[in-house]
Amino acid sequence: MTLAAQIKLAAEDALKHLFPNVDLSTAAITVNQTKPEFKGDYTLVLFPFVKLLRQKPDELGKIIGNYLLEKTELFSAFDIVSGFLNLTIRDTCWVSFLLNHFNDAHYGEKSKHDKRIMVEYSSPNTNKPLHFGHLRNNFLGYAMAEILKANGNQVVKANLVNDRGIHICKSMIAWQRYAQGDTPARTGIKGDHLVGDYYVKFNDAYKAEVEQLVAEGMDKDTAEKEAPIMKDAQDMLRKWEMGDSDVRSLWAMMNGWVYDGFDKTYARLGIDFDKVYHESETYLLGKDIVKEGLRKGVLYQKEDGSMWVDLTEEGLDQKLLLRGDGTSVYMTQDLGTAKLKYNDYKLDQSIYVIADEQNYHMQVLKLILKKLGEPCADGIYHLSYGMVELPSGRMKSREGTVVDADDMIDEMVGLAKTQTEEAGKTEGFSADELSKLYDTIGLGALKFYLLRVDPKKKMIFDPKESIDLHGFTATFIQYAHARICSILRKEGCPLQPDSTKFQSFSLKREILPAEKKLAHALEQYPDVLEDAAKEYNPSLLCNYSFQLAQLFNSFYDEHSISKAENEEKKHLRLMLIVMTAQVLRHAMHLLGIRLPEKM
RNA sequence: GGUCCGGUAGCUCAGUUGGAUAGAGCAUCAGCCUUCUAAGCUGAGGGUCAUUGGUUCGAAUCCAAUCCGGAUCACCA
Repeated sequence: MTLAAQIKLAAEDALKHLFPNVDLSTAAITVNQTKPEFKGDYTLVLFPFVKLLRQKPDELGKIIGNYLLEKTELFSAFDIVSGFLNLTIRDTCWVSFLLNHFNDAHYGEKSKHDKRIMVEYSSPNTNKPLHFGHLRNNFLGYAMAEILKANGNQVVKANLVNDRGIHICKSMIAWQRYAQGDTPARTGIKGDHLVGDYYVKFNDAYKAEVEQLVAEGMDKDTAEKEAPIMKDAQDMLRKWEMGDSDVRSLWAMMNGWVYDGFDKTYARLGIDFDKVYHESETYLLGKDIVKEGLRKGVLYQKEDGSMWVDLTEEGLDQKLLLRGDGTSVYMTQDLGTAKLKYNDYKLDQSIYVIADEQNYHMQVLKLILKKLGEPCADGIYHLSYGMVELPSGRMKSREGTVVDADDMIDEMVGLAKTQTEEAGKTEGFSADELSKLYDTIGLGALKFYLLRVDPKKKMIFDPKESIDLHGFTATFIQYAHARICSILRKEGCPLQPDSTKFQSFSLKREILPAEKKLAHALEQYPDVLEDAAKEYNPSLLCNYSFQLAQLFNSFYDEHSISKAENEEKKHLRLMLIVMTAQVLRHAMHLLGIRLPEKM
């Protein structure tokens, strides 16, 4: 249990004993961290009790403070400042905390339990390579899955690949028409990029055909429907659905190229999955659920045979679920897939990492499943995140304004290289070590940049301004870690020492403010990790880790570890920095960010 | 028009069951390397927390209204 939680309990106990006749259940007990300008470590707010107990804040504080000092082992002093009871934690508490946890590689984690959670993320289309916006999705999903795991859940990382549909046929048609048999192997172009190039080519050709038809006197709407290349694509989609073997083998070949490309990108990013679903295998699902809903009378049918759900009572609209000809729409297959996932893994919760443009869709999805009485409905949670935009607006692959993910990675790794070289920090590294280091720094910076803000906020990225490696960045945290490792190397202290390493430690002198601040921050990590899961927000780990690194840097500047005043101080500080490095590594690991031992 | 999300320093953002004088980073300015890695540290300036009202001991935080920005409301995916 964290100190804050212990203090809360102690305060509750104190109030119960001191005022047995007063019901204080309505008055919330708030324990905060004491502001730095006041003496103390934790603060109990007295105002809520003042009225109920008809006591002056100062007197009440004195009574509670004295009780806590006497009855618990937690505090060494207290101080009352205008309605706030500031409590000072006993130095020995900090020391026993450090002794208990300094080498615990799983510090902050919760013990395993049975809750099964699926996190679906990435979910790319197989007609183009990943862009910068997809990176936010991938990093968020991966981090969220890892955070939930660390909180004891059984987690399935899932990827639902959008591998069929008209957009896929567009790339295929353009390739047939223009590629003259080019392949990734022959051109040396990464498979997803090659296919993406033909998707762009389709749109160029389509645009030209529409213009030509308009020039010949056709109106624009008709021209957009009549353009031969578009008709070809639609024709191809029909053939695909009928299982035409030529179309299917072209489709399999081109998707194969894309998967090769994606695999490389995923490997580079350190992104992985436990289960991959393909829409080509799930797009027919959901029809049964809809028909069943009609039988139950939850849905209704129009004269043309189409099936609908009426959500006007919920403040939403009517939604089509099955066309008159019996074919499904997007929502239909999502209903089916939700049920499929649930049945595959007996999920307690199913998290969808999807951009906020689909908020409405996800709201409707959950609502329909609920109306249909499907048990998977309650567990559905949409982890909605804001889109990444350029200063000029949204990225559009058709207009070629996208920032490509592979390019972005290369750029960041390149930036890491130049900055390392400029700082003259390449000595003592082999070429292999250097290239690994640049990956660590470049990818770390990229991940941190996309994870450090609240997911639901949209972000604007200006490609002209490179991502910073100073300040609130992964680099800052990596640097603090490398500094700690450097000290430990010189001291002959392992990164994860044996638990007996500081067995003989006993505290004789007062803990100094900078030392206490670090211990204080370390003590709060379990709460932060729990909050990140509860709020589905990895950025909390970014904020916390940055603060911890900042505290370490100040500490490092103020006190020497190697040349500490005496052995006692040296041991105390070694414990502090060993644990700081440990917690930083743990938090960053959950985000997929590596921390180097040298940089 | 309906629903949802956002508006905090010049810029990017923290601020989570309502708590003390609203905090970081970047940028600007002034200091700090003979001493464990200066990718760092210390300090300064910079605020009508979109606006107005309400709730109360106390509001950036809760409520109401208004303004601004965005998303969405397809027999598209």
